[in-house]
Amino acid sequence: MISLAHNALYHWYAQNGRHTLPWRITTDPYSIYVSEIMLQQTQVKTVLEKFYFPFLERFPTLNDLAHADVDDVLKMWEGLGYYTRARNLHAAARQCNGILPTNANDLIKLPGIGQSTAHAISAFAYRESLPILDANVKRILHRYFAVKERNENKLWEYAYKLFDPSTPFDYNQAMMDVGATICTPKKPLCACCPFERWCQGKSSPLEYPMAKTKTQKPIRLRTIIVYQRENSYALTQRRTRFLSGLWGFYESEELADESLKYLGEVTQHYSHFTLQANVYLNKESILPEGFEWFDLDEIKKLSLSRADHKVIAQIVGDQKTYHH
DNA sequence: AAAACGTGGTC
DNA sequence: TGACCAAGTTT
Repeated sequence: MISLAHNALYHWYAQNGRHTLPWRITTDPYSIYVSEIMLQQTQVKTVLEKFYFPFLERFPTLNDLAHADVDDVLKMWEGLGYYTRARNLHAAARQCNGILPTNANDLIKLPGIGQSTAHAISAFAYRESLPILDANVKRILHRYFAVKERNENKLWEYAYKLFDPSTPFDYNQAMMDVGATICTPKKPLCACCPFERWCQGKSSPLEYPMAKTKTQKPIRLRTIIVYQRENSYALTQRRTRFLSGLWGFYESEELADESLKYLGEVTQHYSHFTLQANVYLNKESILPEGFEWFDLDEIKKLSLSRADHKVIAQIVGDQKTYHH
């Protein structure tokens, strides 16, 4: 009986829930919105310790965000990844005219808000009676209903089947807590799970969901050239889909001129490929097309990818070597 | 509709 | 240490 499972869930949640998460305590819809975007494909720890509070301090309201420069938004997002989220958040703030929609049906029209995020914001900020379907809930549903197949649409059906429409806030929060702390991917703690009596997958939880077919990530070999003039370096703002809006050094598929000084290798693992780049220093050349000069202090004000920060580290390291 | 999209945590 | 994974959405 599902209502018994709900009772077990709420009892567990009262004792073991993560009740101090700031976006769970606040009643400000905008803060909840920001948290939901930051938390997409991102662990709670990262958002909590590095990004949530600084972002809200810099952009306290939806209106502040709407009137901000998108480059400043990207700077606050630097290091968080999936930068389209930041640009969509900013674009959405402008579309809203300072007023966040108060239901999922309208929230989902905003860029960067899909069904699960729309339901999450609406359930948490406005108590709208809708289930969410994040990675935590998905894993619980796969196991609870013994479903091996990864099928988004079917999973939504199960999400509604297990949902408790009477208390959407607590239900959704509790589900995420169970998924994050009990029904974990590798070593689920079934003995402590509130759903243990009803879970159809408890005898072999690791079979649910079916393991992904692992295709190995391709390696992209690249050459990065740091153009230097006195204390300044050449950077360009990327307009490609990848890392769009972020600043970076000159990068190409060509081998570097052998006369250039070799600084070292930079490796960066991305979601769908691994970047392996050889980094060179060029002090003789003019500024490449589309690039601008920045000294190290000015670079600090720009938003750079992790890989380009590794290049900076090599430049600084090279300078220290040179001066000794 | 499969692939693109970042980074760090974890074991 | 490398592979998997994380409060998913967009194209």
